[in-house]
Amino acid sequence: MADIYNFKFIEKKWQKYWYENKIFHVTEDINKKKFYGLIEFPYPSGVGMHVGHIRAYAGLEVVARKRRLEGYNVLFPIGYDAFGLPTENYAMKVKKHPRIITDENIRNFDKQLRSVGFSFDFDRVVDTTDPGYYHWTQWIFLQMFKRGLAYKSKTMVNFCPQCKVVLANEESQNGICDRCGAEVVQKEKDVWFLKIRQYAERLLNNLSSLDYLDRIKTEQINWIGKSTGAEVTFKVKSADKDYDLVVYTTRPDTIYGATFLVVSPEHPMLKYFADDIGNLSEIESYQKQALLKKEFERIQMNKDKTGIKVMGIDAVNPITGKIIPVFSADYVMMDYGTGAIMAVPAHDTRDYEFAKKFNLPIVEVIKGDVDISVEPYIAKDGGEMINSGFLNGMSVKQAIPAMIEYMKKNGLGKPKTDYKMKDWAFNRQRYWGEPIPIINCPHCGQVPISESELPLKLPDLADFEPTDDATSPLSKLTDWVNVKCPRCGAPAKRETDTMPQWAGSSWYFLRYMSPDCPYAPVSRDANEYWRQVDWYNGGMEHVTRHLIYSRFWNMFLYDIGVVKDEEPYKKRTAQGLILGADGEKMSKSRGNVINPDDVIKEYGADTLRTFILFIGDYEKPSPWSVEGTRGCFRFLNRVWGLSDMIKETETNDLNLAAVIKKVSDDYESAKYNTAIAQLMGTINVFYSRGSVTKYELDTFLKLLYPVAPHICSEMYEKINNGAKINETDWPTYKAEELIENEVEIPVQVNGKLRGRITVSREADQDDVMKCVNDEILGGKSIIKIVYVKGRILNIVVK
RNA sequence: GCGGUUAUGGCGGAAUGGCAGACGCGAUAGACUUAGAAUCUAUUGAGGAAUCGUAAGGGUUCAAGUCCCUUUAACCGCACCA
Repeated sequence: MADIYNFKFIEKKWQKYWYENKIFHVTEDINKKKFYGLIEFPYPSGVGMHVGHIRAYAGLEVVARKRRLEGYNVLFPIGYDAFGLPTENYAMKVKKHPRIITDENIRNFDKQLRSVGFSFDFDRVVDTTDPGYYHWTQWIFLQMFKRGLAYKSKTMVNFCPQCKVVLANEESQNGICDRCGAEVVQKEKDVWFLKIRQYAERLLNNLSSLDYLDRIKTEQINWIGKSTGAEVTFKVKSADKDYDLVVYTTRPDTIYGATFLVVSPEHPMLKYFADDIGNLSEIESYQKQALLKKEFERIQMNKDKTGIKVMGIDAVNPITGKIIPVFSADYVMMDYGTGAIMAVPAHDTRDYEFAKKFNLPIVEVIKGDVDISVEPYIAKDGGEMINSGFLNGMSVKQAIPAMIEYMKKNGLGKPKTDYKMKDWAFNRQRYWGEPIPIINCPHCGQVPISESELPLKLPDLADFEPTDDATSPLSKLTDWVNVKCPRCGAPAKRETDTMPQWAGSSWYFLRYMSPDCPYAPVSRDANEYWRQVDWYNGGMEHVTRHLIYSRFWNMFLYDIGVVKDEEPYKKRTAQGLILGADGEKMSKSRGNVINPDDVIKEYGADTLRTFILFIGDYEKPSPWSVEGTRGCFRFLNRVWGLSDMIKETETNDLNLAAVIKKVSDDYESAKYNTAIAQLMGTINVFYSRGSVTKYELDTFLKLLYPVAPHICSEMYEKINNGAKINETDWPTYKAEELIENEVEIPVQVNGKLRGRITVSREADQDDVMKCVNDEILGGKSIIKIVYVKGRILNIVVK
């Protein structure tokens, strides 16, 4: 061999060539077909890039490089989702400004990304913490505010009494504060919300026309959580007052079995009847208890129902006219449905448990195949209505619409659709986020700042520790906070909360189209050209929140005429996790973390890229393997050796067209592992033959180029007098080249393999049977012959 | 609890209902070498064999890892959602 595979030299050389010449920089070109490939931009954390990032990017990297050779104008951008808590916490720890830390981290990520040789367009980088970017994050928020889609409302938040800070759900796992370990309590607070529920139906319906993996669609459907049922009004009475209590139910058919009502501890009806409730102090202390309950406790309470009877008031079942008691219990949530339910213990597990515990009547209204004295009958697809007046004899399917119809006619209730998805809580009491561009005026309420004042820059702050009273650190900047109301001129205060991390990532894919556009989030021309993201890849952990939030923002921007497509992403895939060599999730504490820099140092970026794609099914989790990495390094060394084996010989040991087809198809369907396996099999043919033709090698290098671009660029240049592989075309083949004239087909007897015969592709059953000798049949007589042309012959004998 | 995904050699993993185990790793033997590493060549599911083998049990089919039913285990998501 002429020289060894010097990956260090090669990789440096080609990275320099790509990035200095801006080979992957793209500009809009009406004459070229476009392809927009998007990967989830990273959070630039201090620990740098993880092998998981590389797997997430490597998939579309292959597609992007392939598309360029196919003649597409490819937008394959990268950016940084850089606002967020870890940076802020780290900044407090090391007493540096988050801006400085963010810049350091981005520089580090940029270096790492280039060391892997990714073909991103580094001239379109967006950074969500750049005022030029969050200008438009704030602008979009203002548009939502102006259209009534952003509102402030009181709600319960997780509060750490020790740190005196509001925590996100992720920071208060199991009711314990992430920062200090104290117990978290619930506290009422003013919170900004975005009305994403208003978009629930569209977000749900559009899914059917999108090319997302089924498991992604399923998660989104569950997250949106549509349910259809009815709102039914129950009259609740005390000695001298009435209240129309509206309950939500998906089972109006069971109303004859509603033997009591349950309202959540926070339900406003309890306040309304305060003077009439006999056991008010008990009710109030139960309410307090429920509030203090931490999330995890509520979950544990799952089996053990608590609650309290509300004395002094009664309800009337509107259908049966019977008087039924009212309870307050924390198994009914204030934020779902109406915060009140009609309890049908015979046909609902929770109501059943509650009824058993409080000795309440259980009235069976659907005759099913269970003993109601032992367990509830909850199936919707069987049984027959009983004890239910005009519903008797109907199936559940018939009874639901019949009862809704009856309620509508008699003014007792109406059909109602509900969603589990809640409105999006859109603020944090943190420094390192986009300031919310609103001024709170004592006279005018919330007043948006003028768009001409955008971006509302995050002011410099020396001390960004949270304050004692659970307000944002920004509230300490009185000069900044105290302003005049833009509407009435009275003294007013700026909103000091910032936006959540999800904000910046909800529209970044649009900014890539025109990263410097000064007059809009995205320029019209650029949006007109790039349109939807053709293929978006990322992690399963983001397919609910981030994916739904960004679909919502894009849909809003579509509604107000900013973008041309209602849906942002045509296609969405998700890569599997890379696990440690021990099969467990990589984590510092387990000590099984693989640092990509180390792998690049030892084997090179091409080996890292090849192995990360070869490791297993792209969409499933796979454990890391040091030996596997070496195997890919060996493979690339064998590729390197091919340049000394070029010889023009006539051969029939390889169908190159079939290789081109297999590899091309596999890249398109994200089956990178089998594509690489195919290339390994191909190189094994070259080696056992001892030679490769020039055409075979050129083709082979082009097929491998998207996976291992450095080595392929180098070898292609060497054997083609300096020509650049990135300026060539993707290999093609003619359909007839795939057809083999002779095929080997297996011969089975009674389904068991007994031999093989080689026949012409067009051979019919008689031709094939001529090749079958008695030995194979074992002297038995033939009952049936199944012959699938070109595939298999199965003979049934007796 | 509900929803989803998965289960194939010693390991990672391949298989439009049609030859189970492609490809890689590891292992064994040999070649080269003073020696090792690297590299190359051969073998490598189990079993003496007939045969048996895709989590377990049933079924459909000429033919099942693949389709249907029952069960088990692991992982992910949601979770008292009315």
